Amino acid sequence: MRLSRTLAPTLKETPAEAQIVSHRLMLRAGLVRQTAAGIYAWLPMGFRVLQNIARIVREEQDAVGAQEMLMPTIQPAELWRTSGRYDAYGPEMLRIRDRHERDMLFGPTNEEMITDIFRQSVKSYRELPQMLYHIQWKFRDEVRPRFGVMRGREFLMKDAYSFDLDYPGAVISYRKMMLAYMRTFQRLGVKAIPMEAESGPIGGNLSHEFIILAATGESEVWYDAGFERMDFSGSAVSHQSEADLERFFAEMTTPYAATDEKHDPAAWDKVSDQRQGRGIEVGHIFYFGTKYSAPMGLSVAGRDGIPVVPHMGSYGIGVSRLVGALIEAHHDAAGIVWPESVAPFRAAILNLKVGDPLCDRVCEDLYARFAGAALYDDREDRAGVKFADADLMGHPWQIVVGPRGAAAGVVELKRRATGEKLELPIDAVHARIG
RNA sequence: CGGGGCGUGGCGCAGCCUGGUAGCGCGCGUGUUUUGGGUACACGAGGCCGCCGGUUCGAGUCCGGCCGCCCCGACCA
Repeated sequence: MRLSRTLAPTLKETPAEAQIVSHRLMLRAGLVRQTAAGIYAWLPMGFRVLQNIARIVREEQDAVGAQEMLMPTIQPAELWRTSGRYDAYGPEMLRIRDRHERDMLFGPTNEEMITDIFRQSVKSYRELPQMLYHIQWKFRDEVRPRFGVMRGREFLMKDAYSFDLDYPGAVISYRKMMLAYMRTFQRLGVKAIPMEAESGPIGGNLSHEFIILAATGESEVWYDAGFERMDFSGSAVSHQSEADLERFFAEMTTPYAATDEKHDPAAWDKVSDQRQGRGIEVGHIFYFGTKYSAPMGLSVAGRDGIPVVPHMGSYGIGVSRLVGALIEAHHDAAGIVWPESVAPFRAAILNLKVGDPLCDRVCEDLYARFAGAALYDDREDRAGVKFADADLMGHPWQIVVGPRGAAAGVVELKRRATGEKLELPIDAVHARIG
């Protein structure tokens, strides 16, 4: 992408409405624009990040056997009356009416809908277990939206739903999801810790929230430093092995970890390697049994022909919230420092002298070599402007092409995360970081 | 929803108390200059002063109503 042809309106000054660092940086780096309180338009740079996060979430959901689908944003009120939540949900639910005066709503979540869909077509125990998910926009009419996309009214969320024949089966699904979550957050470049949670308005009794660590986080967290050393990548844990899952689950839930509400000073004293910090909730998983399946009449024929009411769970990840949360976890005074896995571009090519035949040629060659993975700053601006914008936008690498170096056949490579710089031959750049 | 604050060129703000036809910095355009960390100078474009109504010869400024946005708290992926 050529920056001169890209809608990436960077700002030197911070808009007055933005308070927290991620919100300021998202506005300044031109990732989003606010449309109304808690509602944002995603500009090209921000959208690329959002897509990258969604891609990783999707890959890890698929990896544990969840199936992707897509449910609508608008739902009929009728569906919510069958579970009793239409009246219970309160003003957070955006209620709308269509031209036929039918009550509709902009979905804040999809338990009713998925249960209804599942009920229509699944009739036998032979078809269970199943896990389904979608990545879709949700709306919750927060009284007070704030913190930019971290607490918006409209937000992109991955929500998954599991259906099992019984409690032991549901526990296995629950553990698979926990594994998928730990892998997801690890790939997103953040430390995440599962903490036991209240099950809240959705109900149930097996529930964890996933908190990622960030100095500017919203809540205080206490945890065992052992969490920092865990590695979920690779094949150490197989989602197809119940024994693996059980061991994994024990590893996740045994060491101490708690937020303010559940912090227990007595238990905390017994932790040998204590860590205290701040965190942001980015995911939440629940087991809620037959809370929806029973009242909504979902049942399948069991092995003996007798109807069985499936046990369900639901599992959310705040995809759009993660964009803000990742910035909270990864930034410095100059701007965003994207983890490599989600950065809008792997590298920015900075042409310090647009119009100079040699610089132009070197940049064009490099740009072609990166085949879409690099952002080319071809604007006719001063070097300082380009350095500042590249730092602000946070691409992992900056490839600096100036007349002096180009004449000598070298460019400067700067690593955004550390600030370290090195000169290397033009031909070596792509091999080094491509 | 309780408490507080703010709406003035794209962004950040002054002007409002003490009405007289809108200003500063950044950004934008043109030219010169500069040429590896937001260069300097000159010229220029750009504003139903959130909306509606009222007071007045005259309203960005005073009065009333409405709308929008932000902050603290209670609440949440």
